[in-house]
Amino acid sequence: MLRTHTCGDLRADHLDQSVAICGWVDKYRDHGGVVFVDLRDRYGITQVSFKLDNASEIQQQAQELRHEDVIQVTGTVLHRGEGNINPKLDTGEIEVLAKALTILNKSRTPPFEPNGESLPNEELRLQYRFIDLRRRELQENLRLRHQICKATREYFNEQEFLEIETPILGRSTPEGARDYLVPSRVHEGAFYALPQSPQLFKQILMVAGYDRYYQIARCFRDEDLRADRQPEFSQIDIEMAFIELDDMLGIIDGLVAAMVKEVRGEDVTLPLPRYTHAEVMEKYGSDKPDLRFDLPIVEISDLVADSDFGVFKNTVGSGGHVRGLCVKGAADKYSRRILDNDLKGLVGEYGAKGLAYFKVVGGKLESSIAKFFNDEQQTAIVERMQGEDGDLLVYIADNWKVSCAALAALRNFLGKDLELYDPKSMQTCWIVDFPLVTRNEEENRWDAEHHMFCSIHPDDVELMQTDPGKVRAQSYDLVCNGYEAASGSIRIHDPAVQQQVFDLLNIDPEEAERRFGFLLEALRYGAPPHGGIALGLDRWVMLFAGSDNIRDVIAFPKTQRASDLMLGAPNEVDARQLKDLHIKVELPES
RNA sequence: GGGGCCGUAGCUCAAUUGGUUAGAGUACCGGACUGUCGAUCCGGGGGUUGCGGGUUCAAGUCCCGUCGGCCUCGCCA
Repeated sequence: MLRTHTCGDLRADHLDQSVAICGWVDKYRDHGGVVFVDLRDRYGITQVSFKLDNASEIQQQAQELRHEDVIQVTGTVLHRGEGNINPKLDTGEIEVLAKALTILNKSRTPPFEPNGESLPNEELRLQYRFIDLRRRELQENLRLRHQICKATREYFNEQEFLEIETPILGRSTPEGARDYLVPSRVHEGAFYALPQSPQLFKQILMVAGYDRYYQIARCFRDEDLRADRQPEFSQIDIEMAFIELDDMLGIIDGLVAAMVKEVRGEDVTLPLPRYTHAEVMEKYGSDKPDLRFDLPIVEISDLVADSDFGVFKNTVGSGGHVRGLCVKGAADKYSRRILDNDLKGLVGEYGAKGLAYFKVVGGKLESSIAKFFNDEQQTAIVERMQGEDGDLLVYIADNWKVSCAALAALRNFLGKDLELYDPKSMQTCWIVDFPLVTRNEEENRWDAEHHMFCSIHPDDVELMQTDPGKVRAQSYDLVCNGYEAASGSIRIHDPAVQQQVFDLLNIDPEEAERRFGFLLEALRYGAPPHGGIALGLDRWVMLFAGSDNIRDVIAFPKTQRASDLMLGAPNEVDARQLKDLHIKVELPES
């Protein structure tokens, strides 16, 4: 071993011991006769001192040290003496007086310092990811990620789950997200697809009798990226047989509690709260509400249907909704310019044509449009909103979908901007009773809300024939701080029911057989009742880390355009390789 | 596919709204210094303002295109 201790180990009880430590030169302070080096590894920072009167040769060597050099130091642990203790370091009470110095590897001048005052731009950080990953924050995040994986494995292992791997090279099923394709050399002109999730395999494992399965699975989706979305990501994938919805939720409640206990040492109150889809859409406009703050949506359509304000009146008249938020004490928080430009622009991104707003003054409304509402209407609105003087009332008048999307976005903005919650807190809940299908008006058909293997709520079987849009699915999402943190369902295990759903989705038996024949075939050979769920690992690490960017919790993430700046991927390949694969590249003319 | 923000020294930023030789901090190089911990002090080198056009007497600044990064709508069963 090149070292006896790490840079985070040494304390006052190691005094006078002879030690060897290794690490990167984080900082150096050359005083001529004495040189101080802050030596860093992932465990911490320890100060090393090199003195002229102690060993002139290594003191001179030490003067040559620069940022990010990798060195080994042997020496003696000394107390720094009163007045020289550095309270900012865990090891701040001691230092290592160097007796020997080995430069294990001289570093080029780094493009940035991992613990510098300001963070360089993301492009540079991704290009030099090996330096960025030396930053304390990223090292903490990856440790957190490990802890969560560890807690997950321990939790499932204790309960007789089997960790089973499923293939990365699979079959393309042109459903949902775009697939990443991998050409086959042996099968000319044919392609594998990388899995969007192990969904079909895990259901087949249930048919095969492995009734408790889990896997930390890598998934791939060739869609556009977001701050919380990468083209390849990891999910904690679970499937169980002989269970019902409540069992599944209970198991995952336990997992969440185990993760929180492992990471934060806190106890979570179980069961986690459950809300129905209809409930949260009405109250928060979103199926993934941020429950760290309240700020509910309130509908006033009935109160303004007869008002003189055309926008409200016409919206209600044509079946739309007038809904809004009462922002406590915020009447003077936002200028007219911000309301009319920034906030209107924000809701505009979600299709809202405008944003109406009032201040509550003396129990009445005040704004440029207040004159369109009579005293009675104004009083009724203030009362419905539970408004008090100094509150800001904001409204969206639009169809249900737009009003939900716009108000949800507005609510999230206000929650963050007005600091309505503790950013470190976590509020987790279940959303249940999703609709089985949603209407796709453009294509004039029903689309699966979750996926087409999702079973039907037992109370709604009759509705399949009469009113499919009202049928609830046995599906469930776990939502944390406004993120979809897990999603799953009880599956269909009866081929006849599966056909019923295919019929509704307008997928004829032949097409179904062609696309999912292997699953349908499996269901015919003794499929047990089963269900499952998948938790987005990256998002959970993000949530625990308090970060709002998924790149901060992935060791080697990709950019917004899905490239790896360190590797230079994706890249063009040799003509030879393409020839082997019978692939001809034809670029669009520019 | 659409919208928005950004790109100036190795890095983080500035440049009085189009006007002299593009500055500062830090990093880097040289020197001084035996108790610092954002060390300090003295000196030095470092720029095709992402790239390509255009407007203008004059462009880091304005216009068009392009490349790259970030955010976002659509998309993500």
